[in-house]
Amino acid sequence: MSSSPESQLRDAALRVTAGRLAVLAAIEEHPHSDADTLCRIVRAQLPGISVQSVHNVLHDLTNAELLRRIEPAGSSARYERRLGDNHHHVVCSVCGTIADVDCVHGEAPCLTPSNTSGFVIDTAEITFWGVCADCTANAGASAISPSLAASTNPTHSAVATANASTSIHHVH
Amino acid sequence: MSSSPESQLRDAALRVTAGRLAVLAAIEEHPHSDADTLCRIVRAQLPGISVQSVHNVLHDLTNAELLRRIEPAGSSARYERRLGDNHHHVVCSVCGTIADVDCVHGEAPCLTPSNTSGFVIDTAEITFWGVCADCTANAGASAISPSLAASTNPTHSAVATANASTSIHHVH
DNA sequence: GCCCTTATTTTGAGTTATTCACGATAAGTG
DNA sequence: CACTTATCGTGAATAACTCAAAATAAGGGC
Repeated sequence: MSSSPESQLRDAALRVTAGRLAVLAAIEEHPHSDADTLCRIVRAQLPGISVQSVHNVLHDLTNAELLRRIEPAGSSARYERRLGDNHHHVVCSVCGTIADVDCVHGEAPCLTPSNTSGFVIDTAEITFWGVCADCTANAGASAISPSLAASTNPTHSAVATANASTSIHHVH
Repeated sequence: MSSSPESQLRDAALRVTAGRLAVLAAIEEHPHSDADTLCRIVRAQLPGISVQSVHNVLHDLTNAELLRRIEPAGSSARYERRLGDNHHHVVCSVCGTIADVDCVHGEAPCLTPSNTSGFVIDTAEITFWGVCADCTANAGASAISPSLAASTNPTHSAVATANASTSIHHVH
């Protein structure tokens, strides 16, 4: 099942090109990277590749379901190899680092909303927000997300978001 | 507790201005709107308000926790009045419309990830993806999100994302 | 009510992360 | 090997904001 990148591309009716292989390899090694980072990594092997080509590749591979695109609030799009498993993500609200969360307890009930306003629901996506080990060690920086991208702007009121409680809050 | 917009602003140490009141009112009437839409609504009352002012206001009110900012993949930021309750969102993958989901069953266990990679977890956020009633009625359009913004580009392979299964899939 | 301090707003430019177009190039097919 | 057409590169365009600094206007004090 886990065939070579080449055959995965062929199976998806995509041509096998150096760029695509390099991008796939880069994501394999550095999961959850954004397009810019991937471009820099790929250029180590393929110096001439353009930023747009990387975007094209990411777009095509995402469409072909060889990659999954994740877009946490406050960051640019990140990519990961699509594994068939069920996993979610934890995003560091300080530095934006993303890690996989294998699964959650009580999974099935989680995905049963009580009131769907007439929507036909297809998928459920869970994102955890927290602080990664490195940032916990360094302490004291400013949050990048749940909604407020570190107001460094002196003109606008900056409300401290510091209190990192240990208990998990349900996000409204 | 549900005091007037004026006193909510004052309590947050923010000055009461026409722009802020208008934005609050607009969001009250049109929840889950983006900055651009809100700007257009507000201009019905306050023709001269600038786009940047609307952004300022949204930023300040979000910081003050009078608003909540939500950023579903594939859309620009949306805003809603912050109600103290626990609710999540359903996003229509065709038109981007957002609706509230009051709560999910088995809430507490959902928020207990099995493996946090050293993160200190703070909050959990659940987003459901599906098709809204209107789009279900109209049928056949192309998906705007989980990751693929309707590739209308003829150059790039467009894989059909159509199959709207009725069962809920866990999103990897 | 008027003055003063300073939070907001406006104006205008700058950024970031992408997408669009299209000629040049190179996979894969016969 | 020739040929068709998917892919790449170049360059421009866009969306959605953010940043900066001068102009304006809340709200407190007199």
